[in-house]
Amino acid sequence: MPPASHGQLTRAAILRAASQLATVEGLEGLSIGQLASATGLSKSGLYAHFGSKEELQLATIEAARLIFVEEVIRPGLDAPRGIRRLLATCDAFLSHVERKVYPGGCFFAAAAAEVGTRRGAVHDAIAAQQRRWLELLEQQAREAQEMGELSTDIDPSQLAFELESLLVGANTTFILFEDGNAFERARRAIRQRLGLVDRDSNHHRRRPRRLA
Amino acid sequence: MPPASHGQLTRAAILRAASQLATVEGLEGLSIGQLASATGLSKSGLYAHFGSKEELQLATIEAARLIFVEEVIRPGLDAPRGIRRLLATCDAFLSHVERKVYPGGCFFAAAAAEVGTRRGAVHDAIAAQQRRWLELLEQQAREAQEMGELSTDIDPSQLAFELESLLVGANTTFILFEDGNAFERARRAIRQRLGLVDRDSNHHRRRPRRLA
DNA sequence: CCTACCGATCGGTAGG
DNA sequence: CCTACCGATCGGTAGG
Repeated sequence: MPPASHGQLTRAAILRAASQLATVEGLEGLSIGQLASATGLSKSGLYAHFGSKEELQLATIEAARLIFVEEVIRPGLDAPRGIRRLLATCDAFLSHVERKVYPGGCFFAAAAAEVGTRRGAVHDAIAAQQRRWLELLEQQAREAQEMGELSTDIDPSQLAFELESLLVGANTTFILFEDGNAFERARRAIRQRLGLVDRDSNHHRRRPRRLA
Repeated sequence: MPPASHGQLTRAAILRAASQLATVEGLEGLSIGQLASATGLSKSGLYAHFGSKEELQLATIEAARLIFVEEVIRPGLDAPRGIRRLLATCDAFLSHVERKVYPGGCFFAAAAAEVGTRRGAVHDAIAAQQRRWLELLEQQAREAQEMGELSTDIDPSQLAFELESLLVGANTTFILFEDGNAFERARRAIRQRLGLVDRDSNHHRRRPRRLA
């Protein structure tokens, strides 16, 4: 890579601030004036980087996607393929919410709730990212099945929906109530759903599954 | 009850429109001017009913709470106490989203995602409602346990978190993708979690639970 | 990247 | 409930 120019660094700093502001104010509530004073630039300085608010929103979503890859996807890929990777991905998601990478929790959870009813490029970008994320969980579940670490009775697509619901449920609970117990709740539910612990307690299970 | 005055009817009509608009624009994005043209009143006409935007937001939340009781809580109470009531409550939630009582799905799911990071009366009203809803699910789970219809290995508070996560997950998926399959996914996950179906398929279960 | 500006809309008020 | 208005902020542009 060539060294980043001053303009590129400024742009990166703007988008970092924008993605953080967006989890608090929303992608629509994020205003150019607010972002200008948060970055120390003038409004028209921002327009030198982004021609319109929608372009800024789309660039912010792309920046948030890269952060999501670094914070959630990559830690998952550091774990060995199979059930460990699926678990590591879920744990990395919870961890990045818990560590307050964004003040408003998961960027995409906030965005999905906000733009669901709208139409246009911003909605489509959020929906596409959400779809890719569900497909990643689904794919990791399939790999775990192929390795014999996850029951083939489980429908990977159904499982991805359930895992994502629990992850976002923990995110919302944590942000709304400042209740860190939500993460433990989600982790427990996920491990149970993957067949990694006994059902609700240490009793009554026929064949406890263990990692190799 | 005395007959509703004209002012009361107007107020009710305003709040109905406001709660619908809020699921699309957000509680903050809901503007007085927008609401004025949606109801055919002038802006100052609205200020005759609500002294400030925050008062309007709080009144809108209260109106949405009453609708939630009618649409979700009451259908649940029509079912007999126990596991049927818990299931009926969950199904009523999914049904009211599916029937698009609000254009943006569940009012409180949208509001919780929006106001989580804010401080003040609006945040507190949404958090209080969310807490009551979780306690209702928890209480219905406890009743099901007392009647021997739900395993006492299950922690009612943990279960309430999981059910709420699945319900909101279906809501968000439906709104974002216009994917009606989300409801079937949530229903399947909920029935499995309650021990009402075999684990992931029709095989391998020791003691299938059935309704009396 | 800046200053200076545009029309539109925001929440809210005066006065009736 | 209305008209008429307030200052502030919105997204965006002209011109440099």
